[in-house]
Amino acid sequence: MTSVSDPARAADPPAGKRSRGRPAHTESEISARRQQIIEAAYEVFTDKGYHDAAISDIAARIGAGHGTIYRYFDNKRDILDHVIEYGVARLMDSLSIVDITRAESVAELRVQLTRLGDGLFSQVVDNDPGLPRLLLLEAAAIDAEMLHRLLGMMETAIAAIAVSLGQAVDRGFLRPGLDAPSAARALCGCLASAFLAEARMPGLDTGARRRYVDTVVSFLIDNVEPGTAR
Amino acid sequence: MTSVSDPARAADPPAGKRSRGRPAHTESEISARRQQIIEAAYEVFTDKGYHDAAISDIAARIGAGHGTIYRYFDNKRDILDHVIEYGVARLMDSLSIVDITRAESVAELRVQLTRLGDGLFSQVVDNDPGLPRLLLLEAAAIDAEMLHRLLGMMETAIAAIAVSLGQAVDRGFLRPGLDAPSAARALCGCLASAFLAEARMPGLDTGARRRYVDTVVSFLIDNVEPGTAR
Amino acid sequence: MTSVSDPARAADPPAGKRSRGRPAHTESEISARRQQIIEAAYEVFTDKGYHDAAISDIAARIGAGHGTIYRYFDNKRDILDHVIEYGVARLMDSLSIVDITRAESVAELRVQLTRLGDGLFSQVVDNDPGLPRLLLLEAAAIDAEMLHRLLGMMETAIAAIAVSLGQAVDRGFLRPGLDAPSAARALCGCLASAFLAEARMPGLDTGARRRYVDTVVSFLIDNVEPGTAR
Amino acid sequence: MTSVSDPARAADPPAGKRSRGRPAHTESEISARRQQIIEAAYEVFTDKGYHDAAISDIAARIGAGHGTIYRYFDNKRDILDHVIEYGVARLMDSLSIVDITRAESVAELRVQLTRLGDGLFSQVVDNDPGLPRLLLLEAAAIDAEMLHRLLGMMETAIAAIAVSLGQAVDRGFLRPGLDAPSAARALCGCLASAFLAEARMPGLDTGARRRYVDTVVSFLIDNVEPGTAR
DNA sequence: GATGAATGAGCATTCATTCAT
DNA sequence: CATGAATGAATGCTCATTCAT
Repeated sequence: MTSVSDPARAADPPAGKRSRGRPAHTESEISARRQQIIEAAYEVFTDKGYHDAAISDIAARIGAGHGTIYRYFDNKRDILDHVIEYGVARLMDSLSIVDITRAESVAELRVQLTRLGDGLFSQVVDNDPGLPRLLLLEAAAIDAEMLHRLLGMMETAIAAIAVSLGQAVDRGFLRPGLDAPSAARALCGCLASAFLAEARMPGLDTGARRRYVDTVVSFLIDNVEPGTAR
Repeated sequence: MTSVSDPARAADPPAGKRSRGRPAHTESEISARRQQIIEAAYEVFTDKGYHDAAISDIAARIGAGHGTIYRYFDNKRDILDHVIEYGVARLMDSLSIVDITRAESVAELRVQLTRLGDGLFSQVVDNDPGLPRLLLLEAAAIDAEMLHRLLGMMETAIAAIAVSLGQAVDRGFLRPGLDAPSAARALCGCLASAFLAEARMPGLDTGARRRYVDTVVSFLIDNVEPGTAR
Repeated sequence: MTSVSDPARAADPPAGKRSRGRPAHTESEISARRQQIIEAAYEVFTDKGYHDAAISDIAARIGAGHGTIYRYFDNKRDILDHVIEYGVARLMDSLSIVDITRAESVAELRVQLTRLGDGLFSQVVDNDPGLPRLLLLEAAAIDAEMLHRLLGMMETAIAAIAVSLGQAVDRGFLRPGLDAPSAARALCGCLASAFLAEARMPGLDTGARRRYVDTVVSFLIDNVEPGTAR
Repeated sequence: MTSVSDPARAADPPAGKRSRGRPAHTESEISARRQQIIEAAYEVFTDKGYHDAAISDIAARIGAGHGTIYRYFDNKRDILDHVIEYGVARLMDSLSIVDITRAESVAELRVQLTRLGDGLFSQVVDNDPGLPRLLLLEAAAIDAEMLHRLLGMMETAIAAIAVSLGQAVDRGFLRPGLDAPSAARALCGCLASAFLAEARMPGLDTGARRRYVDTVVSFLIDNVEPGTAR
């Protein structure tokens, strides 16, 4: 599963912001400051929402004057761009524990997919509950450009998953004729749906989670040729 | 599938706004004006997003002064409430073409679910593309109360679907042991996922839609006892 | 004590408002409606203050549409003018129970002044507590024109009182050399001061009122040639 | 006569507004700005009245943007609070020239009271004509809370004066049996009455002022046991 | 005459952004 | 570089006033 973040948007100051002449602070110090701001903004945006968050909230969180923020970012929207990127990277980290492509049997695939689902609940929903809310709810509503970017990343992710699923079909782990792109999209939808449910009712009982992951994994793996079941 | 909209929030003027004695305009005329504002707001919110939409934008769209809006609604947030309600009602209308509970065989269930999926694409995505964006993306980001309300409606819908799916299990149309609540939630996630995809790339080719609906329906119907496939 | 209200501002509609041709309502009916509005406005202004009172509050109080108000008065300020006039008339009524000029001895004068003071407390402060607040506090702050008008009325009243006091001096009921205009002005100030105190602490104990009235009356009557006391 | 202003409401920025860390501007500079705004608002409120004064009027008077005002005060009402406090402080300054409690004889008391009256005319009415109008007329009409606060300060002042007058009675400078609280209240009313007269007819002739002060002072000092005069 | 729907002037307030220090 | 004082565009909302019915 490859990164879906835009590598051009790394946490470096834009060229126009780089110090000319001998810098009083090293590049890495600047990067550290930028990262600090991004993480503060991540928390503020997650906490209050983008629109209700003030630049001064972010500045206060790192103990800096709010004018300082503008030395590292062009404007509020620019910060959001980097916060989203940071959030996506965190999400990717949480998902990286599993690589579906390594399954050597149907049973192994089921285990890995189940582990992926469980991991999302434990890593993301429990440890970082603001993350799905930020990515799924908050950011998409900012403006058309951001929506497009997020959906683009989702399409990239779906495409990557589709590749993995296609391989699983080829290896006979999933039924012949399964449309891998559709299955990948459906899988992503199931994940998002679970995130949203948790956003409203944090701490669904363990049994419900267990059944949900099993059901979704079963949809994928225990899917037979239409008309042949029952 | 029962309505998940709040019947108490009908498009009538609040009690305090109702004319005493002989009204210069009938109740229905007032309702018509309110409805006109709601629809204008629906378009403006869909177009620019709630935060970027100004009251005067809505007023301008119906060729009225912005003060007029406040004769029919308490404040901007109040308008949103009714716009959401209106959007949900539109969605319900689009979904009402199918009643899963009436299926008398697996084949019929497949036909009905497929028709539901196709209907969502044609009725909602094609005819009313702003609707999913409003309900799924825009509104949820307004504030915690609105998010809670929307997720609550979604849970209600999931619960209703779960009932229908449970009946299908009982009748043997779906595999024994299928967890109906999980399946219902997954189904909703798949729908939402498709909406989002369409929001970015309007007019996915017909084949992709066909395959997606078939794949999701197959997930549900052609799901066999874990371990028994292949 | 003559009226200090402006006789030109009677409760008749301005010429421009009078119906031409055969009136659907008689002049007296119109006058009655105007008076009804004035009294409603008196209550509303007294209750909420001029700025916080809405035309619709007044209309609602007489069960009429707020557009109706404008058939009888030019604008909100115009209503205030008449409300003030009405309030002054009420005040005059309350004061009319005593006529200082009729005193035939110092003792009688003392009785009459005391009765005047007691009457102000019982008639105005107790029965009509909004009146002093309206005239002393609310109205004077509206605009320069209203302030000027109110102060003008007060000067007229002071002048009238000064005449009475002058006669009392001439008759030997008050000390020779007493400056009647100054005494009249001081007397009015003492009254106003008491009104304000009551506005804050409604229901001062009876003893305090008794002592206050006696003290003020004594200031006037038991005032001797400077340097001769003690 | 002790101060009746609320010492807690000093002209310092609210705690939440104080700069953390090294301030770009010193506390005194911030105080200076606040004071500048208060004085500008004092003039604007005095000139146009609270309701007709716009924040931008105040800002314009100090040549600042209107947003600047909100860096120093929470809202318009907050400004008023400080303007009133400032006005009261000015009034107290004007009155502080005399201390009645130091009189050692009736003659001295008469001199001091006369000086107090003359001082009020010259210090307040002539030098600061807007002050009595602001405190007596404008502010009291803003809302119930402000009215209560002003009347409370007046009661405090009356109580303080009553103490002084009580001492004068004890020393035999005023007649035995004089009710000091009532006399104090009457005295304040006489002062207010004079202020109002001046508000309408600025520059009463010197003789009238002379006679008024003498008359009021005489009321107090040349007051004998009821029934003993003439 | 009576009504109340419609209107928009007017204003308090917020906050992203700039820039002098 | 860091700061925060200053700014004003932008907007939600109120309500006196008008006028078509």
